[in-house]
Amino acid sequence: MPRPAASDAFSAVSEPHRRRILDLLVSGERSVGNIAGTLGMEQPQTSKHLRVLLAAGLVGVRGVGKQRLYRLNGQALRPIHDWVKGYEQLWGERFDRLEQYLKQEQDKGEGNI
Amino acid sequence: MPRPAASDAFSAVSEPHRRRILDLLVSGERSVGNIAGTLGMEQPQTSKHLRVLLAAGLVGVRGVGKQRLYRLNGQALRPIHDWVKGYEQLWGERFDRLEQYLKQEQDKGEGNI
DNA sequence: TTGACATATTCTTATATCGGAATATAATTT
DNA sequence: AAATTATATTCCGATATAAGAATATGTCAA
Repeated sequence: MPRPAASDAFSAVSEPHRRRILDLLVSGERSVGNIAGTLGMEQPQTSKHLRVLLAAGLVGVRGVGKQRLYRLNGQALRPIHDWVKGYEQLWGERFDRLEQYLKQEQDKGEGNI
Repeated sequence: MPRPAASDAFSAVSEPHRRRILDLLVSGERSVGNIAGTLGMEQPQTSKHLRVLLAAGLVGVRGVGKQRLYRLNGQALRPIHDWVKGYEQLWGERFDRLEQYLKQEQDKGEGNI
């Protein structure tokens, strides 16, 4: 059986539409209709994706008249950022001498495969 | 209907067990049995998760005797890294003056919500 | 060849997911 | 109080996912 319903950032962001929504919200608050229109999505699906993003804490909402304005909460992406940052050095990004040396030393002692 | 089976990095990495497997492989090549033992997982599930990681290009394999040694392929994490890096500034990381200024200017002109 | 280990696959079961269609709710306007 | 607009929810069908159990495959050793 699969794990319980995913309300974590990693799962929320695994869906391409939801990444596009977040990308859009970088420029500022937007209404559901605006998001749907801009991304060429249906309104109900947009609401549903927004609900997932909300549950994961990746967005916030604010009601203004009959509109609901969603805003990005970038903080919630930190777990992903921090996790993947640990792999950065594997393709040469921000690879200073000390780190490189430690990595090499570590690689030498690989008996317990 | 859901999208076709996920063989991309984002989806592959949305499963916690698979992230732990990748984390483990940072230290070097490991056999299936070693991975399963270290992480307290069953062998079949481990093989299955490894197959997903392989399909996403996140790991490589090499047969040595009756063992199969899996190794990390960090390159495949770049799409995730690059995507999430764009949000870094939202929590103050690497936030230089020019970027800050441009962001603020952009925020001012938000009429089309 | 038989046996032993190591790993992969298949089958089942329970659940989650996503899109589409229809409908419900909420806030505003007339 | 309607009618209108914006958004959310529900129901459906097709499919994906993950764990567990059982079994298959592959590789080496005796």
